[in-house]
This record gives sequence, structure tokens and C-alpha cells, in this order.
Amino acid sequence: MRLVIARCQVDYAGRLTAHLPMATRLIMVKNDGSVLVHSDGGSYKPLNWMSPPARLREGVTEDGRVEWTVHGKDGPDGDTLRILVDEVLSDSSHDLGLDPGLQKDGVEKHLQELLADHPGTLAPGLTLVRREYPTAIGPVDLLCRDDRGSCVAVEVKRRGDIDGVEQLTRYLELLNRDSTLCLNGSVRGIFAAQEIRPQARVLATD
Amino acid sequence: MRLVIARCQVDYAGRLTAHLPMATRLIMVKNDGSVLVHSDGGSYKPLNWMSPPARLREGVTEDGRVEWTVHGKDGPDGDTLRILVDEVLSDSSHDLGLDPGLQKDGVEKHLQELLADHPGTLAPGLTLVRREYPTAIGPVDLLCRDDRGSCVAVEVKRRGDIDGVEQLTRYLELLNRDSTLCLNGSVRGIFAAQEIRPQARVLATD
DNA sequence: CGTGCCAGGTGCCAT
DNA sequence: ATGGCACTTGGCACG
Repeated sequence: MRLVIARCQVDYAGRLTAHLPMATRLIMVKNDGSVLVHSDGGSYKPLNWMSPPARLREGVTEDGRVEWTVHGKDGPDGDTLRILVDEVLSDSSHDLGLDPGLQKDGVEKHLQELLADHPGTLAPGLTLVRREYPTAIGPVDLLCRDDRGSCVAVEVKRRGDIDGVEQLTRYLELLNRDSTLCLNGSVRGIFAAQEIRPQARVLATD
Repeated sequence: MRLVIARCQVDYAGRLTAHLPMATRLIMVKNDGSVLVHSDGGSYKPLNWMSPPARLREGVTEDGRVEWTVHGKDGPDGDTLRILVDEVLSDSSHDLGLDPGLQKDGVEKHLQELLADHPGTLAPGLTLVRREYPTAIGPVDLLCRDDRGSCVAVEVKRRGDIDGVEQLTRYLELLNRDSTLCLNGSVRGIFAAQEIRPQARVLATD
């Protein structure tokens, strides 16, 4: 990994065009060729960047100024990052080696497993039929059966949003066309989330 | 901005928990206290991070090892990043100053403006009623009227995807309940995108 | 300030 | 490869 602190001006041309006026910034060049331009604030997103695979070429403009050109996977025809380097304040390289990678826990999958083990917490008498029940338009998170034998589709979300309700609605529509599932009345839906936005709740009671 | 290259192990606890085994990485500490942990690959997203405002405290564990603790906006009760620093290979600070900021061009808004100026390109005889027409469930990108006086709702997307079609369907359903808009027949919908995915096309012809 | 929605989204896993 | 979908999504604009 190469770290460069430099006064620079950056221009990106690709799916959109973006321009950064001359200022002092950090330019990070990773081993896979990807380039990140960071300022001293904002969030984790760089001001400008080039995703891997990418290739950096150090050149000089007609009037003798240092210019770095970064091309994306499509080469010179695709996305291009043009960095006009006015003054280099620091330039260092470091061998980091491969990263063993990240281990996550507590995302939706985990929540889904928890609910799969205890479907009764969603509604009394609910039992699990199958997790990730496959349909033509994607898997239903949990397919259950209530105490009267009716099918219940459960959509699990960490954040309950409008599109989550729609996802569930989409499944319900499809499942209700499947006569083998509607034996004991129509398929109901349960929207399970850690946090449900009010708008989503409104739509859900439709 | 402070840049540290170090062998470290990172643990995040917040909305989820995440663990990074011991390895050599870049730790970027920005002026606003935010911390980014980068490996030498992947894309612009850090392996772990803490969003601003944040505060870093350099401490020592019981058994004498160096441990950095980063707390988020909620202080010690909120998100926490724990960095166990095994060996510092490089540690430098740089004054970058304020960044003048990014100028973008060519995203959806631009596309929407273009279509708003030339609604006729969507369908012959189409005229614009209003851009960002407000409804209870969000603004319709473009509300138009065709040559027969019927209302036409237009949803503009850079990439035509399933949820875009659903967004439009949602609007159409709502608009068709509004009798003042259905004077000359029901409200039609047009899905305008630079690129339309086949699945979305299938759903759209429903 | 919440709420909705876009993003050069990125990443993960399925067919 | 392509599609569907979550994400510590982040970020912005508007009511």
C-alpha cells in the first residue's frame, strides 16, 4: 500500500463526472491498483476513488505538471480518474500482506436464525415449516403454520422499511395463488423487524 | 490526519459485532475523530470504522498491551471500536486543512431535468405538469399529461430495477384513487431508465 | 428533525 | 456472469 499526501486536483469521468478543486489530500493506492482520495473529514467514503482492478500511470501534462491517470477495469475507454499533483508532501509504501478478513455477527441472518428457533414469539402457536422457502421470485425468510393450520409467511428485516413490506406483499400474492398452501385459509404475512418505521406500519395495515 | 501502519486486532461492537484477527493494516484517524481501518485490498469501504463524531483514547490493557478505544457519538454507551495494537510500523500526522468539497454532475437529477425539458421524447405529445409531484407516499418524478389529456406518471431511474417498477406501481395505485387526476381515463405510467433489467421489464408488462 | 430515496453504492450469495 | 438483496449501508433533499 502506498500513501501519498499531496496538494492535488482530481477529476473523475465515468458513470458520472466529479471534480475536486486543488487542495491537500491523502491519496491511497492499494495493492490491487485501486485508488482512494480522502480528505481530513467526512465519513469513511473517499471523495473520489477507483475500484479494483485498476491501473495507475504517472505522467506529465503538456505544460510539465505531474498528472496521475487511473483507469478502471475497462482500460482507457472506461472510468478514468485524473489526479493533477501540484506538490507531494509525503510518499511512503508499506507491505501489509493479505488480510485474514472480517467476521460479522448480529446481522439479519442471525436474527432470522433466532426467530426460526422460536417462531412462537412471533405469534402464539406458530411452528416453522421451512427457512428460506424458495419461490419463483425469491426465498421467503420463514414459512410457518399457525395453530389452525394456515400458512404464515414471515419477512425478517433488521430495519422495517417500506420496501420490506412490499417484498412481503409480493410473496403473499404469489403464495396465495398456490392452492396447496391455502388449504386452511389464505396465507397471512408477518413483518418482523428490530425497528419498524411508522410509514411501513401504515402500509402494512393495508 | 494521522496515519498509522500497525499490526493490530480490531473488534467492533455496536449495531452488530465484528472481529478482525491480528494482521498489518492502515489505521486512519481523521481530524473529526473518525477512524478507518483499511487493508491492502477490497474497495473503498474500510474493514472497520467509526463514523464522526468520535473520540480516540490510547490506553493499555491489564497485561500491558497497547489498546486504542474509539467511542462514537453516544460516548462509552454507544458504538465502540477496540484496536489492540501489537506493533506500530509507521505513525505520521499531516495537516490537510479543510477540503473545498466535491462537485458532481450527471446523476439521476440531471437525467430528470433533461426529461422534464423534453417530455415529448418519452411519448409523442406528452407535456409536463409538474416535476417531483408530491403524494402521500413520496414525490412522483414527473407528472405529465398526454395529447388526450390523460395523466401520465413517469419514474426516472439511472438503472431500471424491480423496486423502481414497484415504486411506480405504488404511485399509480394512489394516483388512480384521486378522481381529479383520472378525468380523462386512468393514470398511465412510464418507466424511464438508461438501462432496464430484463426482470424489471417482465414485471412492468404486468 | 424525521422520512423517503439515490448511490460511481459495495458486498454476499444464489442460480 | 447475472440477479436479488442486505448493509454499522451513507448521503441528501424536502416536509
